[in-house]
Amino acid sequence: MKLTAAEEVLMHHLWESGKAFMKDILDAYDDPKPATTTVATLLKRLIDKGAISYKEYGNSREYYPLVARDAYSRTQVSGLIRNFFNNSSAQFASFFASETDLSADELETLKTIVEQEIQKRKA
Amino acid sequence: MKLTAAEEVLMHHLWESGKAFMKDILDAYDDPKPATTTVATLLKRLIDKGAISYKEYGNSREYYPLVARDAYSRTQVSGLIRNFFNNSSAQFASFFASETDLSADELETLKTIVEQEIQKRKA
DNA sequence: TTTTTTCTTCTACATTTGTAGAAGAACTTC
DNA sequence: GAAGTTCTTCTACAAATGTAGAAGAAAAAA
Repeated sequence: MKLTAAEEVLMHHLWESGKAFMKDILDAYDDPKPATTTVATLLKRLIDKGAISYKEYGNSREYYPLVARDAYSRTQVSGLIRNFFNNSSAQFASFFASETDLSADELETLKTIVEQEIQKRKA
Repeated sequence: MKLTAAEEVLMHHLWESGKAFMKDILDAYDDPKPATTTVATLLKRLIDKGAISYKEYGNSREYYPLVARDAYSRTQVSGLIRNFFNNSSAQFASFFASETDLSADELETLKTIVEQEIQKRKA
């Protein structure tokens, strides 16, 4: 499931609202908003890719994601790790921790999360 | 500096070797190797984008990256965080720690790294 | 029920991306 | 130095991507 940049933007709107009609989707875009037909094309392509589906209500449709944001995020992260970190999560983690702009507080939070994960693994 | 998939593959070869002639680059590809002209096109596009440069030796060129792998990796990670984690490194870190497949050992290593980073921030 | 608004489907088209042939220049090897 | 090898530049083209007009159907508003 590879989505293009424009498709991802649209997916973000759908993930935000959970489900939405054309009107809602257009509203979600910043100005300058794309043409309705542009969004319609993207929606159709996303349906073809199996990323979204819809329920029909009269002449219009309520669209909703088939692919969860979390699941898709995971594939993105995995792809990054595969491509840039020799497929090693550990290598990535190391890079991330040292290169990112986390504050001391955020690092403390991260440390706590890591500790919890360690506990989980032991459990 | 946005590179396409095919361009990234080529960049990985260049990052690996540091610098390389056409021949070396072709060698680095798995079979089925692309045509020489395909690689030539990609090299030209990468030059146009400012991602690589070259030194001329006779009729051929020794290509080398202008963009470091680390720097580029950073932009990729930042992009991911911006797109999927509400621009919050902390949110991303949390997701990563809980969703990734790090082993207990790797998590311990990560914890150490995080602790070191905390120290750095304090220093 | 006429008009207006909203959507969808079709069609279209410029760009970008992936791939590579043709042709010629330069280098290497007999 | 004739032939083969290696590269580069030009040109080309299909597929993917981003964007949207035209036209018609259905729903909403007047």
